[in-house]
Amino acid sequence: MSSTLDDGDHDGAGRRRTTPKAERTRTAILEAAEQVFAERGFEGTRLEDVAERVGIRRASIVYYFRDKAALHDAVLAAVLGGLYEVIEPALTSRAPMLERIDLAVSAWVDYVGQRHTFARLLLREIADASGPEGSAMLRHTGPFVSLVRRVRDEARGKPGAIHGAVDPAHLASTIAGATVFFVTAMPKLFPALEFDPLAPEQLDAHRTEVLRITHRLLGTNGD
Amino acid sequence: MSSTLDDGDHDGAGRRRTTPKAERTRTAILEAAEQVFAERGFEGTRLEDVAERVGIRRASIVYYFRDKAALHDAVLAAVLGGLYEVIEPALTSRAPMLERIDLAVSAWVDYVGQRHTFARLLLREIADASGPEGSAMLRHTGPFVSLVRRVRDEARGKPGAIHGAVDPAHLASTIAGATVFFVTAMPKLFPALEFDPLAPEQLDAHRTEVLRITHRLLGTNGD
DNA sequence: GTCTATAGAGAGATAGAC
DNA sequence: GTCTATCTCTCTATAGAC
Repeated sequence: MSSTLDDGDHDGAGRRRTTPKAERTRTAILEAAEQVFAERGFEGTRLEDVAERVGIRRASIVYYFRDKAALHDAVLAAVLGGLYEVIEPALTSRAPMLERIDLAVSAWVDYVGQRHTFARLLLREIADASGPEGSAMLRHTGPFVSLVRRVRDEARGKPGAIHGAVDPAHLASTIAGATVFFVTAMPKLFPALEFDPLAPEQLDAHRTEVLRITHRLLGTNGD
Repeated sequence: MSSTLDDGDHDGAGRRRTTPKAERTRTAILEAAEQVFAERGFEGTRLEDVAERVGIRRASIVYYFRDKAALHDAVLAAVLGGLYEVIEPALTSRAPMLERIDLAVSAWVDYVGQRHTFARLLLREIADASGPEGSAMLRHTGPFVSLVRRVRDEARGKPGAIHGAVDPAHLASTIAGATVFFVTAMPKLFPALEFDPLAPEQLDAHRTEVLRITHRLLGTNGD
């Protein structure tokens, strides 16, 4: 989950980190940037807006993050790192494989429900990913890919726990797409419904549906 | 599906349209813009790039489209209009309701598979839609909303064809998210797989899965 | 660490020739 | 219809004071 870009701490190598105040400022910048990048996207974001939310001047951001790209990269690292931290324990627990997958799916839905910026950041990154210069996000997906690979290989060793033989990537993209669209698209495409997907009961209902879909795709009968 | 922005044809009211050549240029601009907006997003798109693909100069674009926003709006109108044209006949055919839904879902998958720009344009619009100034796309979703409402009301009259009582909007967003992510995210998140979701057999498999999910959400038993 | 001031690039829009 | 030339604005990044 580490960045390939210098994401701040410009004072050279392993010196004593920074003052608590600086650390707070840095965190505040990251949180503000997370909001703005989610709302406007990378190109649409002005560092001015980020600075304004923090209550500092634009130039001060550069003290912590080399440039706009480094700031963006740090935001993605934080957001995807947070996801990894809830997915990894679910998938590597010592429960039966199907149960682990349920745990991971449930953790996924919770994460999207809690970190409100995540869904939109993800939408934007996926859209950008096919561009000529790829996407910044791809620098942070490595851990997920190897995690999935590791778990899949382990599952192969054991006798037929999963007989649907669905590509894990296919499963993941379907679940991801369904949840992300549920959270972002619903309230906007049908504003008249005044539907709030982030309300606990809606999120619970969605989790249940997504688990059903998961079992379906895995070839598990019934729900 | 008409635009609220002036989308070209600046020569006043109902005069004789334009020369065939002008019409070709206009179409070429529209197609090039569709590509670039999909790749880079609205903010990231430079009219220079669009002009270059068409083989004209940037200023010439303005002859057909008042400004960048009008061009973007015209692209969305074309793309969403194309979708409406395949969804509408499916949903309003005289077949049983469940069959109509299957037809619509199938048409949806085909459309996403054929119009390669669509998935990414949609991702970007959904992401923008929650932003402060909303999304340009929302100006073009009216017909879909009223179509769905009309069909739903008709279904209510008839005796229990659908007993799952799933919110059509929820169903739509789940299907949409699953397909769009399948097409866009898979090849990028797992580039090592060299997976091509647009290959006919992959698309067929996806259609089948999506139909299963649809029946699941509608409360139809089995597949 | 945070600021002011400014340099410099980029891109959209406009005017007007052909 | 399409072009060249230019205007103007916005935003990033830098320099340097405090």
